Amino acid sequence: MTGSTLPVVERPASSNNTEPIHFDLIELLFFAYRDFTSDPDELLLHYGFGRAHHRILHFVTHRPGMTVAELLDVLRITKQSLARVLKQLIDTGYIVQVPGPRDRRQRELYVTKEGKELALALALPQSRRIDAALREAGIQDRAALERFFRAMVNPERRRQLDRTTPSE
Amino acid sequence: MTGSTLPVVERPASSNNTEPIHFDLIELLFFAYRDFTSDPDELLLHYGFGRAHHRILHFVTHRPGMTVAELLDVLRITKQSLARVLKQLIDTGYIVQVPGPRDRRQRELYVTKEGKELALALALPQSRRIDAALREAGIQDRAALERFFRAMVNPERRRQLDRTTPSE
DNA sequence: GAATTATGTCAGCCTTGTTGACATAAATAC
DNA sequence: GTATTTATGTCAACAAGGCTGACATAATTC
Repeated sequence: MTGSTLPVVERPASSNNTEPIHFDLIELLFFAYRDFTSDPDELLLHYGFGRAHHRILHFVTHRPGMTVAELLDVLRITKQSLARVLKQLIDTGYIVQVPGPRDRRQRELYVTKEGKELALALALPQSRRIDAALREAGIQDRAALERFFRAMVNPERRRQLDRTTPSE
Repeated sequence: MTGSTLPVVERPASSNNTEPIHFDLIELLFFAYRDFTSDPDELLLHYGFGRAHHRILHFVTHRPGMTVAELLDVLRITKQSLARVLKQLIDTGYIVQVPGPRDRRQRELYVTKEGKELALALALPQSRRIDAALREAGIQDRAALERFFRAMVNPERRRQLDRTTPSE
């Protein structure tokens, strides 16, 4: 409720109050992302899964053989948070673990046939929404949009954006 | 854990398996949105607030005088969820309520000077991130990006995107 | 052989969603 | 003018998915 150090914001640091703020894009991003995630959310409900399961399924699908540590690094959550959700995906047969060939302490993660199919089913409505939006907005330069999103990511994390596996 | 009706997804409905999926954009949107929200999150911490407070502050700032019901409709959460967070913003003096002039049951919401300043401070890093990304991606056509985001929103909700107040 | 590393797990807490039930005041209907 | 509906608030309980701290095990490395 009450914070410790309240940064005074009467005049935001290094703002001369004339800087134009992209309020419209900020708000649009909120609405767009909310609806974007609502499609798979509905499907996940049928499986008793949540958005957290979706993320894991996505990354394991597209970076097959990644270790638990690598997954933690990409998702930026604690191993306790991951374990709770990952365990369910393993127990229900969507993901399997195999001991690392070089380092047998590691657990390499792979999706099963079911896992791959579920990941695809979850991505489908999202992809179609993007596709429809691209056409509706009359965007020919898809690469520009890709560059924009990439540039929105913190520089130090951009290397994680490199696909280890071509997108299906 | 176990759902009731498991939609079989061996071959996703109305997919001929040749449809290209925008896996890369789906993933980029996840990373971009995560970093995009991390900027204000850090600032909010100092106030003992969370992302929920940010959303309320944003909408009340840009649609001053909106009622509780209107805010609920925009945020798409329950009044119990809203109440918990809104109450804190009122108690700490960032938002005030005034009885509706026509209908005195309604509570019109307004940000205080402090609320407006906080909303601006929260928006600033997000706006700068967008600005930097636009330049970095070499996007001249800002309007196209705006159209894209707008098109990503469910059609029936797009009327909520119309600003009642020019963006500051 | 000892220390470090990769992973798993237990217990408890927080935020922000949810549902259901009920209270109050003001507007509207009859 | 009483009855109903509406706008808002509030209590209680629950769920998902974050978090911290502590500890266990097996395998690797020093």
